[in-house]
Amino acid sequence: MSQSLDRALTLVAQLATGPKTLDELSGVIDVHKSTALRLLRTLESHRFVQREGVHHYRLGTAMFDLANRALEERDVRRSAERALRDLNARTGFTVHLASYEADEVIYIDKYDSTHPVRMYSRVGRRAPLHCTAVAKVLLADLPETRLREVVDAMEFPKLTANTITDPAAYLAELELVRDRGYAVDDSEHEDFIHCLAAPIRGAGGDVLAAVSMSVPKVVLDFDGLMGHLEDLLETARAASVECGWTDTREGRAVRGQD
Amino acid sequence: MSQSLDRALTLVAQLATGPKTLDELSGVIDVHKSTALRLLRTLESHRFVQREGVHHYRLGTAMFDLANRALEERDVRRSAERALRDLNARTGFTVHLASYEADEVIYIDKYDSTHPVRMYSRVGRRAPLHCTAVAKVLLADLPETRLREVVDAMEFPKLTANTITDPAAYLAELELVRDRGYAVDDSEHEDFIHCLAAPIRGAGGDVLAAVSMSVPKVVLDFDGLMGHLEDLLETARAASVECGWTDTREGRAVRGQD
DNA sequence: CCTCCGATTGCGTATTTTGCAACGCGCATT
DNA sequence: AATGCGCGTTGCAAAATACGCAATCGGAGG
Repeated sequence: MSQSLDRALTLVAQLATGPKTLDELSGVIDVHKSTALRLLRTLESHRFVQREGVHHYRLGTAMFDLANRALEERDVRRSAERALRDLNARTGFTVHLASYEADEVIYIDKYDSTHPVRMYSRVGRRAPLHCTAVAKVLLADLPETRLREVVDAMEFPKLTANTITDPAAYLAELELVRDRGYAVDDSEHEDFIHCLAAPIRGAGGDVLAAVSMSVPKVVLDFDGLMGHLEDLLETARAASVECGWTDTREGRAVRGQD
Repeated sequence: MSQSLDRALTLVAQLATGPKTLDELSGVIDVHKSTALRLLRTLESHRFVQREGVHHYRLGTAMFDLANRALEERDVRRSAERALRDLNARTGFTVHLASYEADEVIYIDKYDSTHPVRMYSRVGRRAPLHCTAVAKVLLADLPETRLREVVDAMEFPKLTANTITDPAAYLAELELVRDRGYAVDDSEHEDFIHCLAAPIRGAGGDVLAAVSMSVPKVVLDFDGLMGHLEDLLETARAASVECGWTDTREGRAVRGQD
């Protein structure tokens, strides 16, 4: 809709992969160097990019500033912090906080494992919908019709032997998640990692975010992982309370309508 | 230089303070609603903003994604991670990693305190130059002429009773920092907090970043803080080694030219 | 000292963006 | 239930703005 802005944002995205020269950048958006230069200058004046040496541009500090400021604004993140940190400290495993927005699941917080073998992830990163425990938890709470649309639009690339590759099977899995109140990723995303996730609920009873715990299989087998289920659920409950959730609701709040 | 881009970036910065309506946003950049709408749509297509409800816009997930991806690119951050995490785990105090770029000192990493009383900070935030320990460490390494320019352009707002408000005194302080190999913020920024900072050096021996440790005065008095100096210096040394620094240099590397 | 390569700038053109005004839509009010 | 109001949205024509070009500048290397 706005050409110059569109081009500028493309440049910024490009810079996220590392510093680039003016020529490289003008090549990416296919414009004259002078045009790219002017865009970069404007970006620079807002501290979105900065020069590195004379020939290179890279992302500026405003990106970090704005992103982290906005991240702090998220109420769930702040409210869940304590519970998540405790879980991480207690178990030593990687703990993630993820949220569903604009048709994608993104990690909004992360407490890294103290173990040498770690899952690769990053705050701001999108989680695959079909093979992560957090996505299952978040999608399970979507209204029936919305869920259909999302699942219809989903891809199911087979990433490991256990990856669910069939929409019907996935919907059945979500059903299970809804009933149980937690989700599992039994090495469906990465061969050597399995995860557990549980919903964090707000005052209205609906799911605001998901907490997950990721453990390398070499550290803990599946039964060992499940041994931490209560701990995870307790963490999710504590975080939910911080978010205004009250246990004593009309029965449909925590464990479905049974 | 580029009007529409300039306006769009202003919008983004505005959104970092929280969700806004179309009217509020068009007011900020003083254009017609339709103009703001078109900019927002472009930003939305790049996932820089997203709609919240029908009447509100807020920062989108691309911001988090790009910012954190770029943050991971920083070698110092990755290299220093282990040492910083250890220090944080060992002491329980807030540990910061800060870097000097484009004439400002920004926090590029943070390990939060486990104590209830905590310093407010945020990754991406700019640290004041005249009253923080990290800034002192980073500025102390600047070449003489560059340093002059920076200090001449600096402001010295008095934030506490101990804040250094005089450029000459500040330069003398930096001299001290250079000699000692560490910097102190003795409640110069906030009344109830004091900090220690030390430089992290790279292969060339020059300062890449600064580690700091921030402690509430109610938890530890000044002598108590200084009791952790060796621990902090050891952390900085470990991080430096990870960054390619080698102890056995020409003598000027770690403790000045004595 | 000269040459070459990339960054930078001034300028005229026309593409792009802008403001306007009309329209549509949902919500609240009576 | 009907009406009005506020806000987001769209089509259009004017013109401001961003664009590409080509000339210039400035620094690094021979």
